[in-house]
Amino acid sequence: MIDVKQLRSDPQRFIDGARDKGIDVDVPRLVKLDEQMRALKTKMEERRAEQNRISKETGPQIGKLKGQLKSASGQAKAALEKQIRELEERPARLKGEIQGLGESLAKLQPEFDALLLSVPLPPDPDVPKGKTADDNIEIKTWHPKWFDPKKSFKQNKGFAPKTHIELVRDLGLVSFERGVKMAGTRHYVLTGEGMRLHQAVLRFALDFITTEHGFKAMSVPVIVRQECMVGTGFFPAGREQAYHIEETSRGGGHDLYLTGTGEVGLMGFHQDEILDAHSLPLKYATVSTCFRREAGAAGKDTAGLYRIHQFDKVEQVVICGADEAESRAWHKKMIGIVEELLQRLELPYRLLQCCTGDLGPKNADMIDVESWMPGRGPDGADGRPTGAYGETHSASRLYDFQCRRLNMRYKDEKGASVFCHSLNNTVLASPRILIPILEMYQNQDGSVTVPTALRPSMGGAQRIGG
RNA sequence: GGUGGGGUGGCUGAGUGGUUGAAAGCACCGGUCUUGAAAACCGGCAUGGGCCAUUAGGUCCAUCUCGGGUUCGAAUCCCGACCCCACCGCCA
Repeated sequence: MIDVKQLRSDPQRFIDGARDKGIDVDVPRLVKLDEQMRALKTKMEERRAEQNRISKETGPQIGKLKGQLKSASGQAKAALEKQIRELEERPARLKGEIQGLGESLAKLQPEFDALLLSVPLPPDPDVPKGKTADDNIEIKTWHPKWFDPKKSFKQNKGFAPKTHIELVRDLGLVSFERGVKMAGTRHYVLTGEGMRLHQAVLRFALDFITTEHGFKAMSVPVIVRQECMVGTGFFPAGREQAYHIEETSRGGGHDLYLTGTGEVGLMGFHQDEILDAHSLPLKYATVSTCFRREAGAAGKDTAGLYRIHQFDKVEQVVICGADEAESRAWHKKMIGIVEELLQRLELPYRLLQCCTGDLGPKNADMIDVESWMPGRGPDGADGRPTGAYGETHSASRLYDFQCRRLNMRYKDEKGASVFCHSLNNTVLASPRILIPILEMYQNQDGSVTVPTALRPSMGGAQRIGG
């Protein structure tokens, strides 16, 4: 959520920000609503102050008179009643007026709330302007000595590659048919060594982020209430993307939503808390199952393990003080962690500076990490794919946008409450990461070598198949 | 699923219609004392918002889970929602 005070002092910044992100939201309307509501509120508070003043001076009198009334009779009683009536009349008139103002205010409130939640965080000035992912800018590439993505797979390894879809079929690692039978399109079943490899990369990634980088391991809910989705900034914009469990329609207290990332649970953890400043930064990591409806992605990446409704992900978040330099430093650090992990797995990757149009509502800045997938991309002369980078990670910097919604604060040196800054990044998402692993590590005989880094979590196995 | 009990400040916990934004304790901050620390003692200590001053602050409004209601006046009474706890039943 944006800071309303900032909106008042510089609405143009938010108008431009929404435009650059390609998000349609009526910022001027929000500004106008804010003005109207403040005027109403001021008026109402004035009336209420008057009411309070009057009732403070007449209240005790009324109480006293009512006490006397009990023992009074005849003419004395009538006089007392008259006196009480007069005293009671004064605040009663104000009451109606206050109620009217309150009603006017209540009429505007829902629109104001909805609009405020919809205004995106403006992108940072140094984020390149652009409309779609095509406008993202490559800022770095890396590859191991034994594989250069600039050359063809055959040039690198001496034989034509299979796609991961062919590999998992031939090696019996995944059953798409059974997944679809049970749960519908974009579902799958990991079988045998496929499941073991999946678990091995997850375990490797969680061990890596906790043991080597000091993140605290957590297991968090993946079924959460709406407040948690709104607080973490996934709602309202991403409502279509989340599975919805309608518990209220069957008598439950409230509906629930399946989370699309462990970020929700990690960030929701401290919702409505005032954190000890000395405890910052907080570094949390979780491995959790992620659920995504992929609404609007119909026809896109329909085959294979790339775009699926359910997967597992190791996620990292950092909650730090409200300091831009610190925030930026953590962003770099979190990207560095992922680079180190991919280098350990010896997977070629590149870093992309996302353009304004590719940023979500809650991000000021986002760097995507894409891994090289030989079975992806346009077909070559032989009718086989020539390879392409595919997104495997995404590192976001959010300033206080998320913590403001979550009401997550700490006390600064002056004792003032300040909203924390937050950041998040994928550590590793599987089975998507299995695509580059299987495709990169395949051998001419159809087997797949297990990356050295994963062997300890694969019971020492050196290869799959063959 | 059944039956009870309960939601008050950072925490514990008083408070059943009228200076109660809220006792007390703990925690925290400042001071006295001390070579230093602890103890003791003294003092301070909620949050959000509007307006004014913007260096300090002043002032008003709201807030005792949330939303309605009763009342001149609600932490206190009524209704609803949500949440939590205990016991029983079932159960990975």
